[in-house]
Amino acid sequence: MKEPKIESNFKQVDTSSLVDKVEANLVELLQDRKLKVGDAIPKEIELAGILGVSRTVIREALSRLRMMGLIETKKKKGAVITSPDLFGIMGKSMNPHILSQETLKEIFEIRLVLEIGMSDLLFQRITKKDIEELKAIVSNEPPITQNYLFNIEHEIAFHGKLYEITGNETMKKFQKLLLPVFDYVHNSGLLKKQPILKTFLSHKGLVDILETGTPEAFRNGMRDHLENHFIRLFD
Amino acid sequence: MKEPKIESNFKQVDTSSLVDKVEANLVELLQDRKLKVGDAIPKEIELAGILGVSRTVIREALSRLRMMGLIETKKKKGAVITSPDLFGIMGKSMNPHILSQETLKEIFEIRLVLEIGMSDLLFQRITKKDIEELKAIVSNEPPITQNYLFNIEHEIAFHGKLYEITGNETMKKFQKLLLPVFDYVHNSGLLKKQPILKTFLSHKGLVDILETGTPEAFRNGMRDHLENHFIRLFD
DNA sequence: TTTGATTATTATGTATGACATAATAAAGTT
DNA sequence: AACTTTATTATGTCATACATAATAATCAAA
Repeated sequence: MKEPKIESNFKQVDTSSLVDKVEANLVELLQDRKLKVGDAIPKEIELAGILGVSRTVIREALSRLRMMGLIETKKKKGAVITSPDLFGIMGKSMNPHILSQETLKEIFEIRLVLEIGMSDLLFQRITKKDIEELKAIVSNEPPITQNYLFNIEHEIAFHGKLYEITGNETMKKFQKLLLPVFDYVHNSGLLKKQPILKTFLSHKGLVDILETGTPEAFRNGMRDHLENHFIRLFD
Repeated sequence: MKEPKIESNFKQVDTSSLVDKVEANLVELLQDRKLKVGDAIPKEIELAGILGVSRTVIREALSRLRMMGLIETKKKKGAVITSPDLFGIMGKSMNPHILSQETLKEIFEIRLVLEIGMSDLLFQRITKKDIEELKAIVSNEPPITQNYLFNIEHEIAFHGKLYEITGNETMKKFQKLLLPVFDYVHNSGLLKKQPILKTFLSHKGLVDILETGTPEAFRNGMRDHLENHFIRLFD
């Protein structure tokens, strides 16, 4: 290269604090050494000695791990490794007011993707009891109205039940996390104005498919059901 | 109720530390008061005064917020609210060795759900250039073999490109996060033993659909393509 | 000898004070 | 007006002390 970029002569300056470094260090420790859940890690003072920093720094780093659910600490016993709740932490940063508009829109998209794609899980795991519950939910279905808000609780009940049927707890937690975002995106003028509602497949129609149809049919049905959302996204 | 549960007379004992409480307090502050990105929060000493705890506790709580990406701090300036990277944190706890087997399996399922459900996003946003790139990728497609490992890099290239085409950065980050889990789940004996591979729709077939087909056809195609994974899951 | 109570001991949790460091503002000099 | 020097401020780090809870060790009593 004749004309090397000046930037290439610079290394990115490391602006991270000691706590950041220690945290990274500890996370790495957990990941590399194949430590099992329940294994203990060194005491704070030992760590301070090993890493050559004060106990204050160690404590701040451990505090972060604790919050992430990577460790639990008890007095006198010290810290042991735990199996983290993947989405527990995320809930704290899932704040519609703070997330960027782009991210909010993308989260909204993910919901649609999940609900269309979950079809096979549904058919694999749905029980007669589930069907009955779904029927009960749709029996109270309010009339289709221009105003989404009238339906919102009903929407949550129905779609939430679907996530439940998948039997996938992780996905369900994810959905619960996203709920406030859906609300927010709907109500804020983030998406194009709500177009005139065309007829779409009702919840009842979806239940029928679940009862007598195929995964393939359900995917298409759900896609149709969500048509209005897609229109607003793509415009 | 004639026989009230004894438990109902007890309130859950609060075992949370001061740091936990302060953290919750601050998170709530950010969510309730509709503070915008860039807004400043009180100085550490002020917070210590307001909340009646030591600066040590305040600092540990702030350290957590900082790690979550909720705030950024600079010397002399203090802390300002920032827009967090939802999955940045999750990466640290995404450790296959530590996550429970059940969670790992569920994450694996979510991948399948996403890739089937993303069809409409793909068709909406795919470009000619994308098609060319996909074709280039599949042109190097190794022969179908019993051993998944031979194909793994190719798998990642192809499916990763699909996530990219969706244009959904959040989903893409999510996928990147999940990659090590896919690997792990595949290789650990977590799923039923790999069954005899039946013929399934190839990557090339999927590209054909993307070029000339419909979202509906792609969903079914992808479902077929992933058949082996589904078999291993459901069995 | 086992049981129960008492007393260390240990490691985390919290508080306080000190100083380093970086960013900014203020004051002073040419 | 432009530059330099000097405060000032708030975070980052360290050291120390003590509170608190959990465990271990010791001892007393039946």
